[in-house]
Amino acid sequence: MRLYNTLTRSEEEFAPSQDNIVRMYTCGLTVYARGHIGNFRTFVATDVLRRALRHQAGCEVRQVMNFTDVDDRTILESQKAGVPLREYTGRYIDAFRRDAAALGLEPVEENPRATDDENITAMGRTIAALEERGHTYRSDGSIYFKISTLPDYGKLARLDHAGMKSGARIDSDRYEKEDARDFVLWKATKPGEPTWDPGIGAGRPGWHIECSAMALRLLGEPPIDIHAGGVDLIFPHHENEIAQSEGATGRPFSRFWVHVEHLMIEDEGKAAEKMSKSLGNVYNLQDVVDRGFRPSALRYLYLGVHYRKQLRFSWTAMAQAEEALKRLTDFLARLDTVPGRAANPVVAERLAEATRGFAGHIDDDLNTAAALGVIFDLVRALNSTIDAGEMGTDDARAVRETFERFDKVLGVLALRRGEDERPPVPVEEIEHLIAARRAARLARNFAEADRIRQDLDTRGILLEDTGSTTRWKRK
RNA sequence: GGCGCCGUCGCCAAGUGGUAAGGCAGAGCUCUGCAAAAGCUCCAUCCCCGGUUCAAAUCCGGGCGGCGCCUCCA
Repeated sequence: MRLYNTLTRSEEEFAPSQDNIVRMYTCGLTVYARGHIGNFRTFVATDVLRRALRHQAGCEVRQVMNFTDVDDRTILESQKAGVPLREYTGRYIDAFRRDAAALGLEPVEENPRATDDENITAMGRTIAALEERGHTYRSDGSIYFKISTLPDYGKLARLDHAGMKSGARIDSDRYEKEDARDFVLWKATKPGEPTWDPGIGAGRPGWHIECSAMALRLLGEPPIDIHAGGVDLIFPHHENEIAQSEGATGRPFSRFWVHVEHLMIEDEGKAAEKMSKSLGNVYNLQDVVDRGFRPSALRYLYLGVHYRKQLRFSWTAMAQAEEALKRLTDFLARLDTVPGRAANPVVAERLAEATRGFAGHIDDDLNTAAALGVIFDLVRALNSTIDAGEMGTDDARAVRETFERFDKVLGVLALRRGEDERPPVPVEEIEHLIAARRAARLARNFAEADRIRQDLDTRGILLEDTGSTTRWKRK
């Protein structure tokens, strides 16, 4: 599988460094608010990476995705709410888990919280190692990383500091630092704030240290195989993670760096801009559902754009994704109507061809958009085969199996199926009404038949008459 | 100001040297009690101007336009 590596700014062939186990770290959510659909774009993209590695490349994956549950915002918001920090952030962790499940994310092996005791301890160890190796200094009770001690600092972000915009804010910390680019590892305790002391003095973690410490604690000897996150993390977060991890261990931190582009939002004629909590232009999954869309459609929308390109989110795009996904599920439902007859070798050929095409595009830096194109080509060809009466039940089974394999990577069809199993009207009631309507139609009482159809329609259930039977589906 | 990305049909979007995937919408047709739904068919020469090449949406140069990072952020 070829993967774009931010470190080298090029696509490289990826394979795990040892035992066919991919050791992957993904930067997760800072839990002071519910994750928005921009956050989840990144999480879905890394989920596709995980699925491609497991189900297509045949690797085992050991993935860590953290929760940042201590920083300025979490502390501030928890204080405003009058709730202890750990409890406050716990609420948003629960919300994340629900949203993640609704979007079909595979559970990852580890979901550490920064404030777990063993992680605070690990941070203390990492900082102690940095102190021992002379990469730090203390000032006003805080501990800083001294970047002048690390010659290749900046290799990931490749920023030219000489050309930085004059007047640009280089530092948002109020603490004393020797060099503007130095960053804090451990912040001195302030009155009223939570505090820990893992043997390096009382304080709380700086932003970057948790990821270095948790990755090194949970994923074994560096370098790990893949480190992933949104593009906005390249600098300073990931650059500083590299500095900390490589400074503490003397070894490379991660072989591959994978970054997902932003989701952009367009508001009423205004130019698109990135969705972020600080800009206040956020939608979360609940907003999408409240607009009448299903999480599976959002996942499909994510899949329709390559992960390294900006995705301009709009409600129109959402509606188009919904329709496109419907074409896929309609096709799958149609397979059930295929009659028994001898298997058609042409179908098997088609499936093999599509399987090769699909795998090729996924292997090509996770080109899910192109992979979907292959699937739609296949759908059209197979629909024609069904129209011509040249597909049998054995073929249909093979088709379903092929789609199952595609969906192991995409994770959208099974998600849709799960939603369909929980329709807005109870299944027994739908089936009862379909029977009643069938009786009305046989009696040529079309007014009653149409009334039942209309009633279900307004409640979100669509009836489709095919021959002598009637099928229902969610709108 | 520095670094970088992007500009493909009405909308969304693949393709990055060999003559434009796919989806949505639209049009026509099939099916149907009428519908709905579904299916099939049709539907672009790639922001502009130069250049390189037998050949460019794809490479180079110059414009115009959009976005990101440089500061908390997925």
